Amino acid sequence: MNDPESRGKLSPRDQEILRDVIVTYILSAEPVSSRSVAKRGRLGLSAASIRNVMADLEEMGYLAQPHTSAGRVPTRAAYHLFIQSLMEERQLTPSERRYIDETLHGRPADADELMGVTSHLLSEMSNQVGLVVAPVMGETVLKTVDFVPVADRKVLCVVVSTTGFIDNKVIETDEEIPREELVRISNYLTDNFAGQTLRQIRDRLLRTMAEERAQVDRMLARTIDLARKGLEERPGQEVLMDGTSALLAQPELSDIHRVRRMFEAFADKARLVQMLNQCMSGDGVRVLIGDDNALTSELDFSLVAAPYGVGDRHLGTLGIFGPSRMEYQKIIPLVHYLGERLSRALSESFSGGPDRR
Amino acid sequence: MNDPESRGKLSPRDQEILRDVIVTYILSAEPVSSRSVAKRGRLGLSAASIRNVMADLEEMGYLAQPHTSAGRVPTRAAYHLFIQSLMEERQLTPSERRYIDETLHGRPADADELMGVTSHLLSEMSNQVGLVVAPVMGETVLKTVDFVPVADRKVLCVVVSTTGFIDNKVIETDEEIPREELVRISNYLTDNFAGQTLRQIRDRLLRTMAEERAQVDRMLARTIDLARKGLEERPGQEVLMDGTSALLAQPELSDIHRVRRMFEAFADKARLVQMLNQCMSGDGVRVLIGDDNALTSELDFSLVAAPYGVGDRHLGTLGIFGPSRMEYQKIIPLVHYLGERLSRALSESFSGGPDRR
DNA sequence: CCTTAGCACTCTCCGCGGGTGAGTGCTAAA
DNA sequence: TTTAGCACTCACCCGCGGAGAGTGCTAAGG
Repeated sequence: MNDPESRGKLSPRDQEILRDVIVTYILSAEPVSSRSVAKRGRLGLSAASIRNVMADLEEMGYLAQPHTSAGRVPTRAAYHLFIQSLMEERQLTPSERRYIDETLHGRPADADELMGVTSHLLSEMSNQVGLVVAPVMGETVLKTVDFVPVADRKVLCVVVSTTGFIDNKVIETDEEIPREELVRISNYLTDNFAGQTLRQIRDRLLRTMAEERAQVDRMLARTIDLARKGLEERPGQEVLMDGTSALLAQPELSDIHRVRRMFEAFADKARLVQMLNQCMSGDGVRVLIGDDNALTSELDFSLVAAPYGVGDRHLGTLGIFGPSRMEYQKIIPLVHYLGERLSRALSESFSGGPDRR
Repeated sequence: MNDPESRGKLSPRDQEILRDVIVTYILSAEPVSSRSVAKRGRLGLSAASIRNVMADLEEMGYLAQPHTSAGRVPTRAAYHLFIQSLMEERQLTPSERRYIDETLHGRPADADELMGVTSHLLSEMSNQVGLVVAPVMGETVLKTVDFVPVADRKVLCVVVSTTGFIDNKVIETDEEIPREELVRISNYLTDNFAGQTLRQIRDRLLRTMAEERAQVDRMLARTIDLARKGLEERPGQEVLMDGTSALLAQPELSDIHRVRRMFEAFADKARLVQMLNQCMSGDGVRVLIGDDNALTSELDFSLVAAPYGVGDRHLGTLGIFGPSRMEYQKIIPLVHYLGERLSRALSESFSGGPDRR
């Protein structure tokens, strides 16, 4: 709708006014009038002058009017510009930082809990929906495998990754396998395959099985069977969500239909994850503002997301979901810091580890 | 507000009309007029006669008018009566039954999954919110304990109950414990404590520790320490929920405020569980209709719940949450059947079990 | 005595119209 | 280039009145 060509340069004054409009709108959620900008009086200009500038900004595609004789509202382009250059990136305050550090430091017991706490922090400190996408298990690097008998022919397979994620899965075996043999099998797998991703391991096992089908002994057959069942087909990425009820306080969700669509979208985890992972190639924080993506565009909602991982290994994504008029100045540093913090926590607490003998 | 004393006997005709009003209201969600009852013509009466009866029913506290010159709406008392005697309990159709059986039979891999599938079934087949409260781990009977090393001083404690529930918890130890010793400890615990509830075990261990503090050897000390950390303070009951977005389709949730209160209530899991467990002493299906309980009363919502368990051991509760005008004829048998079915699945698949040597 | 037709009455809902106020765009003067 | 002034537009609010649905009551009919 807005032709980027048509956007001329913005004079410093234009920028100042645009910024003021955006900031005001972010706080009020209501169309901003020229008069209110004038009254705030940053520039000592009259409403009429500001009206002129605002008309120009509208022409350039940065502002829009819901209807004639209403104030103006920022467009996507305006938000993008705001984030790029207009906004002064507020750092997290020391106390916010401390709060995060303490919360995350107190209990790094287990990577899953860590991620739960992170999504809660995201939501709590932004009053929006916090999201954390857990790593795909198939891509994680194996540290140990253990098998615990659960019932006659049921075995719990516990996979621990080098990054501290623990995944359990109950598998059914063809016959009952004695406890000692389970121990031998898990020792064998851990010794031979630690350091590889689950996917690699599974592939290698499948190949082995195909090649030596005839001459494998009983124990190796069992091993392959167990490993295949235990390591294959990990469920897709899981997403942790927190703060959906805070979202309902936003004025943009004052009618039911939007709320419904929103919750339906949330229920479709697969698409949510896809959106979160979209363009997560780089390092820093990305912002999707009412993108072509169904979820964000129809509702005028945005997503601020950052990747996390250990070393240069990208494990997952975390972010905040809320109305396009969210407080980017606060939210971007928050997402940024939590992304780093989570990465650090993961690499610190779960480096080193038990060697098996 | 309604004095039960004032309710006289209902003639068969009164009952017939009351039933018709309730059934109609359940389907339409709108006040029922005398004319519409007459037109349906079950009794061949005119609207005027029916008006008389309806006036009586209102006097007796079974019907209410939102305002003069509106149709009538059933009261709580009416729903209670409806469920007790007016309603003809529709059995589940063979195909519904088959659908449940097949869904539940295909994958009883693990008790947690079983419960997830159950809550989904509840929601899917009723178009309401389905709920399942998982058993409190502290009350379950121990079958085996295993310890799996995860990092230097972190151990994953895997508790398997006789009913097939598996609970994991990462615990931090004071010092690194060699793998063989972990095996010895888990063998010791399983051999000595299988068949008792986690709470009993914890108490006994604490007593032991207090008594013999001085003269315990290193290994016993470690055992007690690990067991105490692994078995204590299991988190409260967990509740699985499914179908919240279906709920938003209900006409009673057409304004935001109710939706908000509802989601806030849902977020407060503890109270939700409390409500579900309330008066779950008996065996059958219970129905709470807009009870004094905050959640249901303010919103005109009801809860249909039933316990499940193994043998005579009551493990948890499952149910459906929806508008008071829900289709009890269908929903009560559904909850009933799923309660039984879940109980059966739990006792069947996880009876017997591995003995440890 | 029960049932029903008829009628007046009540109350919600909806559309209409006018008044109000916020906000704009334009023009002309400083 | 800025600003004051003014006409114009449009959403919002409010009150009004008619339409329609539904009731309660009464009186006639089986």
